[in-house]
Amino acid sequence: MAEPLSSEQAGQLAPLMKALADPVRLRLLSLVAAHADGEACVCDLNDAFDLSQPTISHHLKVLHEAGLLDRSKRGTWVYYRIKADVLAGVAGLLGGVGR
Amino acid sequence: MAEPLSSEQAGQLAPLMKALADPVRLRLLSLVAAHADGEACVCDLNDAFDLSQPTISHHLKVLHEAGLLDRSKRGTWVYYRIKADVLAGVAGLLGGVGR
DNA sequence: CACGGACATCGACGTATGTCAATATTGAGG
DNA sequence: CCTCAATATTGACATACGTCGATGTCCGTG
Repeated sequence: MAEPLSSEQAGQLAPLMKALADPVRLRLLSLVAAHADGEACVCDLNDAFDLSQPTISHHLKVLHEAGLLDRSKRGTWVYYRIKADVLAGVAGLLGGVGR
Repeated sequence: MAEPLSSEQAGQLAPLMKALADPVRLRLLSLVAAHADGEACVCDLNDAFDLSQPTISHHLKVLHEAGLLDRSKRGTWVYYRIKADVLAGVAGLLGGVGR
């Protein structure tokens, strides 16, 4: 019912959707979001999957480069934090398409 | 903050996100949704892109098989209708992850 | 400063994806 | 029936993706 997405809008939204279009990444994102302060250590995330450490690292990189996760290194550990506003923006745009 | 997605939830959500993770399909979906009755003829959609007819047909099939578009043939023409509830469900789940 | 642990990067592999030209299918009309 | 227009399917191609093992980098600690 709203205006159709412009070519540019679609071109900007698509990479975000692509980052979210993988079951492992969806779970990673929700695991980070579910952590008390919206922040999780990679060491915790690795154990939640039956996948190699490089694979998890790769997926985290994809989510980070898409702008969905913030990355901060503290000492030996790396923490990822969810960017809730970005995710909310995607959800909003998506919901807006259908209505 | 909510519970993290289960492996099954992620496995069900991911194919929907995958279907939405393409700029052409995002525009197709929004074009269909923007049509007066939430329904659009393929003939209209073809002209909106600089892509071959088979390519558009392919993308519509992906959206249809993902459960995001309904398909109905009337005479020579085929009409696709948006399943707004499904799209809203996806947007809702996504928004729920971040909060 | 050497070692060990946490995480990232690289290189390789099989598989999936987007695109097109060519062809098939379906239905309307003469 | 035969033909034409609208859409789908097929086959082929290049590229992108998910995964792993091996290796690199950074940092705290003895």
